[in-house]
Amino acid sequence: MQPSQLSETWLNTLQNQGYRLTAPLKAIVEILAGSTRALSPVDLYDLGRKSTPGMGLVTVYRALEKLEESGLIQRVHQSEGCHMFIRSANGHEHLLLCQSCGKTVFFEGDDLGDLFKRVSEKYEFNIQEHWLQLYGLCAECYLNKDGQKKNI
Amino acid sequence: MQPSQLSETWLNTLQNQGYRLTAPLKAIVEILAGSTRALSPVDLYDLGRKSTPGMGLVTVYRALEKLEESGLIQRVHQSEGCHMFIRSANGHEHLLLCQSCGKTVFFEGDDLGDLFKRVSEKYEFNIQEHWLQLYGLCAECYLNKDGQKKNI
DNA sequence: GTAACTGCAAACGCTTTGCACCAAG
DNA sequence: CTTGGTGCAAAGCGTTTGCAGTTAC
Repeated sequence: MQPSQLSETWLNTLQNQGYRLTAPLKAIVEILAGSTRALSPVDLYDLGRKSTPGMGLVTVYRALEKLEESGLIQRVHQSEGCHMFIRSANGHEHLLLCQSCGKTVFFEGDDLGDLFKRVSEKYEFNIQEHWLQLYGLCAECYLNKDGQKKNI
Repeated sequence: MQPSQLSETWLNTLQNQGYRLTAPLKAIVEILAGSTRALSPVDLYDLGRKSTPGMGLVTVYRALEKLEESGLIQRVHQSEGCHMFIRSANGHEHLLLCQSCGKTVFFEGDDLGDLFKRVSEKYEFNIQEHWLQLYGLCAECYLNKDGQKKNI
């Protein structure tokens, strides 16, 4: 799906949930639906103010709440903190993150069923959720390894 | 390894790193090395003050910093927040958490190599770290499913 | 028209820092 | 004796809340 299509879909979803489509919300949806990197509230505030200058940081937090509650975005957990957001995984997708430039890719991790079965039997747990993330360096950052982080 | 043995090992490690073995640090090590549940700084403060009454919350934070830096404990990430700590995984262990009572178990998840290989080739990423957690209900909580959470 | 949303300012809670005193080595 | 650790109080920072005005529907 193209980013613009995706943001249309998100806006429809939000509207169907009873939320009003305001300028700040549209700006934030546009950014998040089109981003291949996880973004923090302040990132969204800075980017959002380019198209919607008066927007406040509080509005970003409130939009993130709606988007997360509607299942459209998810929090990204990293060792340095858990303050970043990206579109939600579909189905059995999992996140792969570049530790240098922040690029993210979703991959299919479909073959964990056996592991779950073994673990749930061995430890007598009813497994309800799982969570897999991979961290590494993307091709570009691996080749240009120079110790300095790139900007978004 | 028995909990008391484990805390001896941790204290040796910490001493070898140049840290001094003080009463509050010993108390915190004892608690964390013996716990099968993830604990928050305030949990540690409350538990620690039973054996070391004057201990301050700041000291807990400073001890956690040392323990995390030494690789003895790790942060536990959950949807509600990432403020809990537990002993570090050894080798290829991963965490399995009960969403009701908070009990945690480490399991071996050794067969992810193939997945990493496929993903790293397909997306041209050099994978350096991975992270897998399972969430569910332990046998006891699953049987007593009554909607209410139990205390530690 | 009315309820949800907005931006601002203030409050909040968790975590870190500055400091004078204390104790491990 | 030295220097890292301690508890306290205050500061810091990301996030949430209260509120009066605004806007989507």
